[in-house]
Amino acid sequence: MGLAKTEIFTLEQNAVARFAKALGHPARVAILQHLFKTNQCICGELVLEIGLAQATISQHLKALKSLGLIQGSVEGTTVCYCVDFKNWAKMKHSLSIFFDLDLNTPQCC
Amino acid sequence: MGLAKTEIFTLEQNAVARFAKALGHPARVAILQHLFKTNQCICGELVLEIGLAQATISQHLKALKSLGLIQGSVEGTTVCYCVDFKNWAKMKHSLSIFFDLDLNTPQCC
DNA sequence: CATATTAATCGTAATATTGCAATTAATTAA
DNA sequence: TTAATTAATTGCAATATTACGATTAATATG
Repeated sequence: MGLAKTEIFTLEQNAVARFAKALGHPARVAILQHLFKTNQCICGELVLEIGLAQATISQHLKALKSLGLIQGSVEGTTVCYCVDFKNWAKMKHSLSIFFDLDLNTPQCC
Repeated sequence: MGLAKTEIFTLEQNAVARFAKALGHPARVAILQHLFKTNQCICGELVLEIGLAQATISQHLKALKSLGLIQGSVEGTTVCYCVDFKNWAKMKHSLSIFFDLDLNTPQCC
């Protein structure tokens, strides 16, 4: 069916999956890395830097923005993007709880 | 086109994306949580626990196994799954480097 | 051997994702 | 106002993902 049955999972499970899914494409990883490196940059720079079509970059930016991981502010004819540090921290927190499940579990195999 | 242009990205970017993508579905998150809780368990238990069809759970298990995050060992007519702690640690390491990019970057907005 | 049990695989349908060309909307500059 | 610039949106094609019923393969049991 192509869509996840989110209603049978907990809020936490869905939240972890949603964050992870947003990071599940190398272009979005590259966008975030570049935003961290340059602190902030315009869409056009990302298009040049990453080497995908403008429409494609715009689509990936939209995905990151709708999750709250980045912000975009219009400045003249350009749009300046930067990481939303508060939500980035929330994402880190949510995932770190999940990642650290191994700390409370005895290793089996 | 439906497939990522992995060749234009770095190994690191692709690795982060591949791990994140594997965690990008709540069923796979739930499977991993349950494996951590019970240390190890058989496929049939996961089917009951999670509430998706056996074929669907098997498919998700395959995805996690092919990435190396879990191991499955045949025991009679059942297959016992458990987390691969070594690769889980590798995944954590890979993602934590990415997540901690905010530590070296001045906050902008 | 025949039967039961378990999980993987196959086939299929519905939906999502990725990518790009073309267009549109918004703003700036002349 | 007109032209130029930038980025979002639209439309489309190709592929991937999710889910499940049915089947198959493997093993255990009578």
